Amino acid sequence: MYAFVRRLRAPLSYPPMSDAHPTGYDPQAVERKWQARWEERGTHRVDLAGARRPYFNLMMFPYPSAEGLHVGNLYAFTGADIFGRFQRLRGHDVFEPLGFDAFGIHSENHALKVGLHPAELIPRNIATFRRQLRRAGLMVDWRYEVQTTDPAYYKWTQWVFLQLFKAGLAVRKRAAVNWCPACKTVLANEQVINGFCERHPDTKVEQRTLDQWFFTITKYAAPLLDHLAQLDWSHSTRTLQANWIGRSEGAELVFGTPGGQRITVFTTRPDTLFGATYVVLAPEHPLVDELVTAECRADVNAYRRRAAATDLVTRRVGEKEKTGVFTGAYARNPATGASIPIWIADYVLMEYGTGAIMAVPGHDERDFDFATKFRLPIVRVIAGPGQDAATPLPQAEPDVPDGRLVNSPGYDGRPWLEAKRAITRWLEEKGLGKGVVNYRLHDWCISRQRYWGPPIPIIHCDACGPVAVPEQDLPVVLPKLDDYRPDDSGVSPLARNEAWYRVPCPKCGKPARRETDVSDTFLDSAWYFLRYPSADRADVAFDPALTAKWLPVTTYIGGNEHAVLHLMYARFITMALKDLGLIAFDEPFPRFRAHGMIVKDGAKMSKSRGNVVVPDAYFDQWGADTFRMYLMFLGPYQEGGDFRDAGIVGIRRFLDKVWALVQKTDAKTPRGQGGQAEDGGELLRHLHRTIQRVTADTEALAYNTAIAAMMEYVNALQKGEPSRALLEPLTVLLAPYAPHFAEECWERLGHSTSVMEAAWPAFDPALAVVEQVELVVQVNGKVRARVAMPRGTAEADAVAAARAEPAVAKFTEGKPPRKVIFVPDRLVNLVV
RNA sequence: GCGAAAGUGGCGGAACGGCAGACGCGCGGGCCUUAGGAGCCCGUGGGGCAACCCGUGGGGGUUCGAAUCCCCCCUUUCGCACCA
Repeated sequence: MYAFVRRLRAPLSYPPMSDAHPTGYDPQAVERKWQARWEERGTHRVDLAGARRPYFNLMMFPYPSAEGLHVGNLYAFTGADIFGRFQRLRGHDVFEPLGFDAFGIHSENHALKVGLHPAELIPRNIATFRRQLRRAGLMVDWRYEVQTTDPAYYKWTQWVFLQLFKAGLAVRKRAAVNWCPACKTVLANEQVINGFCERHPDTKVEQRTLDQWFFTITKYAAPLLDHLAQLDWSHSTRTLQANWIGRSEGAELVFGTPGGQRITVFTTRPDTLFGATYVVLAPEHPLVDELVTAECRADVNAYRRRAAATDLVTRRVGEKEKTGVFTGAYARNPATGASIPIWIADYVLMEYGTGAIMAVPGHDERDFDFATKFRLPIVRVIAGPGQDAATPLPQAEPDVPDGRLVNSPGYDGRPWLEAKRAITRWLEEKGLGKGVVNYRLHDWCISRQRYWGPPIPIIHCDACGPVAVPEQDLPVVLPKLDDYRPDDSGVSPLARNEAWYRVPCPKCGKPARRETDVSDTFLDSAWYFLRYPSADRADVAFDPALTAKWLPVTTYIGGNEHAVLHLMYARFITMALKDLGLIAFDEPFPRFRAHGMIVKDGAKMSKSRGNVVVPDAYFDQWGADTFRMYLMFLGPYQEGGDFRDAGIVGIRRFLDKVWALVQKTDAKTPRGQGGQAEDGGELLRHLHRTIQRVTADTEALAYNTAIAAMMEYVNALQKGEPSRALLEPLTVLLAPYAPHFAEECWERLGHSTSVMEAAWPAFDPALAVVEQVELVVQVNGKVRARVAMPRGTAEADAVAAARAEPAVAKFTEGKPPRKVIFVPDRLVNLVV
């Protein structure tokens, strides 16, 4: 019966400790003991004001969901914590704070679903998270915890908004927005996935036009892009941001009309101007009304209505079949002087460039499709080698290698790149164009027509317009509403609470109303790193002296899923605050590393997929230390991987071996005699090699290979005779990875202070090298033998030894080699 | 379509242009045991009795030497996607 029960538990089970080892490493007891000690001794506290070598080790704070922490979160925090502990052991004063990002639609939707008010639900979720995080053994100084939902925090989020508002960086714009009928709120473009809501994969997003608050992040597009080159960031993250900002260089050219209108188009290819056979305006373009002729008006209006009804997203990513209608009007091509038709089509987007294009069907695929469908003329203006002005164009040729202009009087024969500059200059002189740079980045819409967020601190007055809430009146507290459900009126639930929103205007005192929208969650997290060192301060958002001392963040570790939103918004806010003179630096994260993602069976963990793995059972079964190390051993930290629990026992065996070595040594060798290793030879050399490897690998976040190096060393120790001198440095190397375990070993080795007070061991380069090397002997590049030689053997000796090998002689047949390649201490290659 | 990254044993993964498969799991054999489910030892890419031969997605190339560098192709993951 008992045996049967055990077999059922087999995949996760590990036999009772007493059975495994007489010495018995009991992770639960060790972890309980050290967590209590850390608390009591304040081991993880840092003296912010007195620190001599400040190191701000930042990790992305969690968004506490109801399910609690999953192994993906834990993976992120463990990797960052190892790095922080490593830096501390290397002598830095490491500040490793953590907090909770708990406003927003996720939380609110969940609260609605379970029928509990977010103000009650969120604290519970946070409590669960905090408990799990503490159990993981993170070196967090919880005195500086922040919660974005705390009025003491969001008071300053509102303050940040006001600083931007006063600087003219927060503006109100009427804009078409993505509307999710299920969330009943607007979504950022980034929250729309292929036309569907990121939270409701079955709900198509629609278009609505609302007055919204925007941060004009586009004003910072150039520095946001340009600084990237100087930042020490994971390559992938940098690339994602650069693509998102999407700089493109081109020109704005003016196409005049007989009616005197000037249509400005944006193009990256002014060199193809002679091939522009028609002009296309976005359906929303302001000139459409003026241009359209009486005969065409009905068709044009019908088309515009249809375009307006289609949601933004379908219009962008829906079927690519081109549609459009002729306006009846014509414009003059400034190069050819030809009169060309003006169309409207929804493939031209109002929000990019000027909302108007010159169509060059010969050299642009979209224009080609359109021209083909509507039988508009297609002209070749670029020809490559072997082509000429008359070579047919069965399809668009956007990139013609070594192309030169044709059908372009005055420019024929010129290489296209040169012509691009020449034509732009020519039109500039005529006042019909100028070179411009465009960005794909859009302004950041921060309005949310929802409840669970910080109210935007603005009061609308009929006489004064939008007025900032005076700073001394902050925070604008989010009132506790029993009915906080969104409705499809397009306004926030706060707008149903008249007692709350009716206030006098701070400027003129007349009756006015509060802004009832709340701000985007990304605003909460766009400045939280500034708050941490001052988290205990009620008088300022961030203390100038502490900020100067601790910021910018020394190292930021987080997920690439935030590469374009959170990281860009945080950079923008930082630049804005710098320009306002509130901080002295313009980049918050000079060094950023993206960790990989932990997936389950190849899919991202999510509740909807039902593949979320929670750490609790693993903590119970194996202990936090084993689980931490196991996650890190799964593969390269910066690549992530698929979670499976087969193999976790390998880590446990490793810790058991170390435990046994510590017991054995402590019983045998006298305390206080760390000094000379008993084996001054190979084991000591192995130790120094291990220190070298673990140091380099930990620094590089190559945790999997650092663990492998420690395993190799422990395997070697097991075969030899352990001593304090051989074990104490190992314990310190292990401390970032298995902190509770290392503390216990450290204590058992006779220390009364925390292992975190120890110094990271140094290695002697002379000892870290192997003195007896195995030289590979190749004949014609094929390995034929290996010879053991002392390190530093000269070429002549090595070659002689190599040739003496029978396996080598056989292939050289005794003839002298034609050529010898010698790589010191590595290989000899004889070419015969 | 564009951009980025990656394809290595049964599995996760190692490998400054220089011994492919470190380390771990799993598996096989042995020791110890009443027992093995713990521990310890040995073995473990494929083929061959052997000498050896073949092996890092596929095909070319550079090199004395390529998993690694270059070109083409295939596959996977991620991001963007009518951005003029």
